[in-house]
Amino acid sequence: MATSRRIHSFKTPCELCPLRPLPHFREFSHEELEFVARFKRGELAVDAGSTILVEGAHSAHLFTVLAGWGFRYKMLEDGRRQILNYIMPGDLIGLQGTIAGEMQHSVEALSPVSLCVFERDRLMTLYNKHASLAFDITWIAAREERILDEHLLSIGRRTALERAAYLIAFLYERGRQLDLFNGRKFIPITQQHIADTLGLSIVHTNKTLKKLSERGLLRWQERGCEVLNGEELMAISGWEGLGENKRPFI
Amino acid sequence: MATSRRIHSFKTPCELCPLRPLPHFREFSHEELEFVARFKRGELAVDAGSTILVEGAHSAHLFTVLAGWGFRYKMLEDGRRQILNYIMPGDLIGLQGTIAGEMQHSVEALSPVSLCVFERDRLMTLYNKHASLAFDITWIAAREERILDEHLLSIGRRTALERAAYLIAFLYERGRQLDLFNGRKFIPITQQHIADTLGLSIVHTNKTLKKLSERGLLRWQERGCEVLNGEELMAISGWEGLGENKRPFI
DNA sequence: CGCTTAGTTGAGTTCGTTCAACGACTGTGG
DNA sequence: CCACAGTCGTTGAACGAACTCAACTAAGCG
Repeated sequence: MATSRRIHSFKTPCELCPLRPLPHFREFSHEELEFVARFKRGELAVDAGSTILVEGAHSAHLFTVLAGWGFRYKMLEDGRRQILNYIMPGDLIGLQGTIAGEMQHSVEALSPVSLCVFERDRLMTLYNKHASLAFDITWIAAREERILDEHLLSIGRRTALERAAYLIAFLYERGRQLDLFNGRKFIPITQQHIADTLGLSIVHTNKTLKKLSERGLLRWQERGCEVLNGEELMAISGWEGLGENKRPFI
Repeated sequence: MATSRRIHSFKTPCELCPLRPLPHFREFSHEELEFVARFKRGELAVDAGSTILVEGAHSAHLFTVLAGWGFRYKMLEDGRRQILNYIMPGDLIGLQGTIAGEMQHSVEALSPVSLCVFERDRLMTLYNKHASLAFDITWIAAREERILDEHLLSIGRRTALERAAYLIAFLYERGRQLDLFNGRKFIPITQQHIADTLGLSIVHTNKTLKKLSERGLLRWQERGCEVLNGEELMAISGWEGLGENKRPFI
């Protein structure tokens, strides 16, 4: 596993942040933007497959995903892995380290990922000086909680077919909100990732996905999943969607 | 289902809050305490089995559990239920309604529950005036996230026996932290609740729990579970515990 | 060209489900 | 006070979903 990371002192100026113009995100005041620009310490670029954060580590940093796909996961001692959620542009990672001291999960890149780096020590300053941004961080944490609730419902109570349909529909909706698809609706994950998210074996996952692809809802190619019919996947899963309007990020 | 709720204008003064003296909670400054006292609008007392919040509702309130046990859950249209987590004294409920407009899950009481009632509208004041309390709310949300991560790992990757052992150990540890057991280590849940938490059928849950009780680790009686050996349950599940030191609450 | 990774498929086994029935206990109304 | 219904826990039997094992194909890369 070639873990390569390049830390740039170079910073994309927050004023030119490629995420802010997206209709999915809320607008920020000049003041807020200025504060965040000073809060940001640099950028981190990471290859596909490399580990961004590792369980048990004490990281002095918080990150916001600027570009790319990744996932959070936990492992049991014997190697069983559970993927908890996926990270995409705008997502904040490392917040849990703030409350628990050490990370309780690992984070890995699915594609090349670039991250904005913040110093955890300065988080209290944000709370002191910018209540609106403090509220945003709570908002982001509560949103993650909401997504985990839905995943829990999925793994606990949906059938294998429903679960698979839900997961693909979920990733598709998130990618769509972020305008990540340029024509081809492509999600850069393997069936092993799907299996480790759904709590199924790789073999059974494969057979389940086959049923979905036979119905013409998706297609596997080039180490990833192409979504052909997101609406039908949602219908199969019985999932209502994220139902979000505008969303903050740091 | 007799849903009875009594709203008291009567308030336990925050200065006399029965939770604050517990070693499990962090200490608060006089200023913080004063603000929370004004933030609190009243108390709500609810019977065992009654619904505190219902999915889809728009509630103008936030609650902190003052006493009692309960649980959060989501349901699928055909009635399948997934319990997401349990609520106990010190837990904040209803925060998700702040970000999503409507509740995304329901909350039900397992025992008589009493709650401190806050007005959601005044939450922003808290963020503006008391950064430390604002940070606490984020802390609480991040803690919930951490617990959900562990539940997800459990349902997704642990065996039925490990799952059951984990859940009982988890509830036991939380109860112990809060000093809820006076001699008898009793958790007021039915096997149906266990089943709906673990994503198992009631029948298989019963057979799995039997194995644990045959090993002398727990005992069922009077509509609940008596924990006989929490350490061994933790060992079976491979769970490391919550590993918390001091914790805030509102 | 061999090595690795990802996806596919079949066969047999295990785990967990559904169906069904029953006992213990609680609360309620006649 | 008893009859009755309702909830909760328990158990056996049969079935089905998901797992493991194993072998194979296709593609990518040094």
